[in-house]
Amino acid sequence: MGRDSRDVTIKDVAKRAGVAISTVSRVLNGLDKVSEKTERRVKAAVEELGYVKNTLAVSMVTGQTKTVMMVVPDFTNDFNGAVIQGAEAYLKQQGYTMLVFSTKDFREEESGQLFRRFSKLADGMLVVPSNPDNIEYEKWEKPLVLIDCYRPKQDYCAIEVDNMGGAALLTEEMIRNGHRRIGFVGGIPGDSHGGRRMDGFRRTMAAHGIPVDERLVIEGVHFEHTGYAGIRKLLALPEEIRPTGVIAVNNLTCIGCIKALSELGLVIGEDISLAGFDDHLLARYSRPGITVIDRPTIEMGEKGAELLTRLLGKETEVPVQTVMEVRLRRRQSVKNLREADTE
Amino acid sequence: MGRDSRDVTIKDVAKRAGVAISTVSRVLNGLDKVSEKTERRVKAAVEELGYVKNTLAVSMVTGQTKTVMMVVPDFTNDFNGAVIQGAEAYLKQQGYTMLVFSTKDFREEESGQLFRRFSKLADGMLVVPSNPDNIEYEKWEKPLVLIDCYRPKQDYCAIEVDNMGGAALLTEEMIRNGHRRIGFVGGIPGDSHGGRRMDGFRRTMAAHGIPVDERLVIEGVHFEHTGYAGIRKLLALPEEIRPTGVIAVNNLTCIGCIKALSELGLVIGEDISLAGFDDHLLARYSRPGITVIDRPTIEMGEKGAELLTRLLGKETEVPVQTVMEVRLRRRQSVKNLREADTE
DNA sequence: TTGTACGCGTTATCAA
DNA sequence: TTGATAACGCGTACAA
Repeated sequence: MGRDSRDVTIKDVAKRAGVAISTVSRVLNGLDKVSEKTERRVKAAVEELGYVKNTLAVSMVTGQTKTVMMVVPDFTNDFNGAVIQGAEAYLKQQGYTMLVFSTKDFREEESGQLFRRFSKLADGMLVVPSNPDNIEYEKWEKPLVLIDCYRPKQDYCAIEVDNMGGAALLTEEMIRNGHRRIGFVGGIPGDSHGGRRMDGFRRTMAAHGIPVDERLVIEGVHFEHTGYAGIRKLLALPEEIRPTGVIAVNNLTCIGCIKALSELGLVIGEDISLAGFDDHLLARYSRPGITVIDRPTIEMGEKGAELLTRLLGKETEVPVQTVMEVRLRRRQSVKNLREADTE
Repeated sequence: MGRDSRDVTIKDVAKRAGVAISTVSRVLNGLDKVSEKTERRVKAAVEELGYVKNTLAVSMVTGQTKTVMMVVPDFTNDFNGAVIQGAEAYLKQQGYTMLVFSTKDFREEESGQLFRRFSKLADGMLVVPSNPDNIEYEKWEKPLVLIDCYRPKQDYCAIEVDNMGGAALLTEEMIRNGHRRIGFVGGIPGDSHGGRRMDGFRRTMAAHGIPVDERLVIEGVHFEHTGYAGIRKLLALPEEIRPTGVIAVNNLTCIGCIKALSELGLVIGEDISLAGFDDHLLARYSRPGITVIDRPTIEMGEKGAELLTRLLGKETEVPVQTVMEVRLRRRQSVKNLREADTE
């Protein structure tokens, strides 16, 4: 029960070194003054016995764990993977251990329960909320930073991405290349990400005086199927209505579009133009490359980790809202219709 | 220090309910017999105060955590992501919490230190070793299951994949389609995965009486660059030597090959044939689709989790070695040269 | 400079 | 059926 015979405790070290446990503790934590002689003796004993601090016991008395919990909605998404990587690198450098947990298929109550459990296991938390959000981070009463999230309440520290601006860049790119009948696949009005991207699209169209044909806007969840079915629906429209270019609301819907076009034997950037969000494998390496909005994934993780460590360091001047800029990766999936006209 | 004023302990509950803490503990754990009356009183107090068990303290005395630690080399790899997902689903169902940790850029000593730290935080461990391996799981003295790993020592429980068989399937596929000058890109002889895949390739060639031209075997680490540079090297060979088909040792090298071919304007499955390992996004959705060996990722995670829980349940009859079969996903990246001949 | 003793929140043992 | 109390391993105020 509890104690394994192999486990070496501070007591064993003390006995071996012939000192009191408090002395061992002092040496281990580098506090107070300890004579060099005893310090050597203690260190030797630690080495010989292979002593390792019991983190549990330390946290028990100090209330600190030097551990950060990161919560993501899903591990099979390279966006999350990159954010995790960025956060981990930063935290490791700051002496923290980062543990990752996924809330895939979680019910809200479960997450609340879990967060209260975790509150003893970690000093702070980094959360990439799912969409729609199924986790109750209000149950967490320690420092918390939300990543890729619009600040839900005044007192939460959140890092967001300029989704509206990204959609605007994509729409501009289409318009600049002569497109006017532009489709938009995926997204739910009012939704934090998809909704804002839709808004960016609509506003940019309006700014250029181009009316949005509602038949070309296919709402839906951010999954592959939405893109797959959506673009097929658009292609089935009469030619004079059919869009010349389509914007996919996120990586999965974009992949769905590519899949559908591939099956139909249509050439992207030729028969139809396509643009989307997130610089995934297919966007980068399929032919033609897909013009996309690239979010600064690694940097978002790093930034979140930085803000969290500042919070953990009891810093007060931490920005509650941080907006990260996106970048347009221009490739060959958007055909230049102006050139084509002059041919 | 340590205690947060908001934290409610078992003592507070006991006081509120007017009973001893041992009684509260009994109610909470459903042990021994407790009168219904006191049980109600205790439960009411728990509810009113919003009491939550301190996991740390429990682990402190029981030595159990009901938590499993999973260690992966990298979060930005969909293979790992899928394995994690499989393991997590299984463990969650079994009442365990799974926390994931990555050893990216770790030095061996660091990992040893960390594992000893973790030994107090988790009951068991699931490890997907990196390649080459930079972690010292020998420092872990509790139940451990290795995933996608050839059993390093007799007493480790390991789940492996039939890499040699996979390479054989790919080679057969090439030969069946009339290829004889087949290139192999990536892999280091003797390496656990790449080495075995190379072996599978060589043996299959031998079994068909086709000599392997060593100029067509490009050794190298399992990264994108190896594939990129490797296939360019092969294409630079005189036409009579140049391979008609190439097998890439893993997903990254395959992606490197695709990138290089794309840049050179060569059409896969037409100008040159390509096949690889792992059913990634590009293999599935680029045109043409790439013929690959698909490893049962989710199932590997589940199987690993299953074995671990059996180990944790003190079961003795747990298979130390489990081989999972792979599957050939036949697509259009391997050209049929026989048909071409008759044209 | 070093040692003693208490407390962190819980479980488990024993006595009542 | 319940209560008191000794662990679990460590940090730290206080005494020596």
